[in-house]
Amino acid sequence: MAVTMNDVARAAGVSLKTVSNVINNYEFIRPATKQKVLEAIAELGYEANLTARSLRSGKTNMLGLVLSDLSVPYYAELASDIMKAASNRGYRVLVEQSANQAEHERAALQGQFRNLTDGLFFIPLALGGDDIIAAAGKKPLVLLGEFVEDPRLDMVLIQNQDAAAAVTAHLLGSGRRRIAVLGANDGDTTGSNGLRLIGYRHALKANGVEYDPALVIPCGWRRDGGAEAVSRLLASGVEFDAVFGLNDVVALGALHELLVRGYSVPDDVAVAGFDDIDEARFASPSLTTVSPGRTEIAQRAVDLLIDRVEGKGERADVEQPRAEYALRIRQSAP
Amino acid sequence: MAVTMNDVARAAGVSLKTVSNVINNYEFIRPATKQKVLEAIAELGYEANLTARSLRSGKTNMLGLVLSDLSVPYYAELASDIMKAASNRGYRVLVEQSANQAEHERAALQGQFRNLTDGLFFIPLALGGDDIIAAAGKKPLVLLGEFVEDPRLDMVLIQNQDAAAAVTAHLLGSGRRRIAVLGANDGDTTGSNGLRLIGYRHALKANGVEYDPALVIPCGWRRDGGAEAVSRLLASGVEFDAVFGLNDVVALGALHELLVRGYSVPDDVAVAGFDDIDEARFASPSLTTVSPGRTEIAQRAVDLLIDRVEGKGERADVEQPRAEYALRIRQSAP
DNA sequence: CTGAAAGCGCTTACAG
DNA sequence: CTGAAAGCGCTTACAG
Repeated sequence: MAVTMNDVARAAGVSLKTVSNVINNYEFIRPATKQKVLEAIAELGYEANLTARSLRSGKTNMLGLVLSDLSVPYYAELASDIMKAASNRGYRVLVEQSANQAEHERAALQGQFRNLTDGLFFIPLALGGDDIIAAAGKKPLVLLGEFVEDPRLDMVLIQNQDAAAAVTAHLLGSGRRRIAVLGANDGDTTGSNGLRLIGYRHALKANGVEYDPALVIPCGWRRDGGAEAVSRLLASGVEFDAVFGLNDVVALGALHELLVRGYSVPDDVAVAGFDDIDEARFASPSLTTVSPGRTEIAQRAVDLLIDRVEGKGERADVEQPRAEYALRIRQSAP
Repeated sequence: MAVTMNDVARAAGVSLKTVSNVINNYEFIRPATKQKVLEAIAELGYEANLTARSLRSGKTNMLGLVLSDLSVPYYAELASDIMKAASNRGYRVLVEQSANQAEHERAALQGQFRNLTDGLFFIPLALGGDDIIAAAGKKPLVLLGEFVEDPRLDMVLIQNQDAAAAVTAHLLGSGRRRIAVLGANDGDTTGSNGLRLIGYRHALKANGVEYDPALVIPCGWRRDGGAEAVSRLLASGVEFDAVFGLNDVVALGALHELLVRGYSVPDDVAVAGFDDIDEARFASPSLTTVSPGRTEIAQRAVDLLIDRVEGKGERADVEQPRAEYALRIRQSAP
């Protein structure tokens, strides 16, 4: 049916191996031979069968990306960046949505998804370091952003703690004293969640402001979570003059709810987020937030994972680089 | 290295074919035999090698999805829905970003991306019907949303024209008479672009309002495009009392710019969009828009494409179903 | 520098 | 209902 390497070999009057050599840029080929083969390829419109190549070579040239859900803006933007960076190095990216379920995450670390890919980017939300190591096979794995404290795993880190402290310090610097934190859930102390909360507390302490648990409101990291958290906060009667959403969509949901209820932002309440998604710049008022260095994270993760897959690059046994963060001061908290 | 079917066959004391039969749910297997094989599979932790299966069967169980960029919220949400629907039917989705480039779109329709997938979802932005038919191979192809007028191609349609007319009629019904359209570009009359503009004109005509080309502002379908379009509109001195962004991000960019400049929405200017992305509900003010039926589009497209791939289902030669749209009236244009 | 052969792990006719 | 054999289209030692 399709044109195969055999057809090319016949047309060029050489052996299969020679065609393979040309395709794989083997160095020592007589120029005339190479020329003949390339002409036959062009004439026949030959394209390598990637499946056959994969079966034989054991490499698929695909990388897996396990994340919660593509409809979350931060993940969509990160996925887009990763796909572009991977494409520049000749790899495709196969995305798997985990819906934050431990079983889905575990399935993606092993099983068929793993077999289809040469290496994995993983944004763990349900699984911890031990779980990950237990579930993951021998193929390269790079964790992204969501911090899992484990010295055995490659990961590209967001400076969750310092960046959250910077946002909090900025709010304090503008005179706010009662800063509610939205999206700080359960007892987590290692996930983004917990680390950002720690950053918040450090900044309070450094500025001599007392920590008040009544200002810490758990909620899902979605728009409606942020909106609902504000409602609960208002219903509680606790006073506050600023809101720090632990990610942008929470902050944007909170912002929406505050405006709906007639509060002025930033006059009555300042609002800040975390992630610097595209939308943050165009919210009304635009959202003060912190950029975790998404594009840098994507680029570093891609380079690290592909170097691992190819066994190239001068790499330490385990690498855990941190991306640079940057405060983005906008209207919602000037 | 990994456990193969041969290992399973040996452990179960049967032939390779019998193992294959069990795995592929061949009907006529003696229960005892099946039992033995299943036990061997469980004991050895056997997992099929999908690459080998693909090479032999010619099927990859992957579907391609070609879209402009995952960082665009509507596409990210659509991709998420498609991946979920496909997963329910046992297929994975490989996403390819075209960056709106004709050459990228063409490459995705043929070449290696095509070889890796059994069928393709394609949101064409640069290529027309003839181009698509010329470039696409014989594998099934389903176009999504962005209308390409061509009776030869399967597609799941957004009711661009009627939905745009409904939004416009809603604005007219609330007393607006000078409705600016943002994002209406070049002479396009078949893309979403052109069709939405036609819907707008129809609604004006049906309501006896004259069409004024000075109210039609071209811009990129991004947030900054919408913001900039509003700036140009204001600079032109043309009067307007409403803005219809041809998609939500354009409308949200416009909304932002209007508020920045001190206009009150909806009092001074009403704003409406198209897409009903998640963000529309939580914008401030929340955005009036039209839902094109994203989840329905995803489900229908997945069912159609997989039926084509599997040669099953009672299907017409060409199908072009239209998804139901629904007006979402919110604060920005009550 | 190039060739002939083996084999990656499956599925698929073909028998029986 | 099950088996033995061929073969999908490549790459990879192994020769020469």
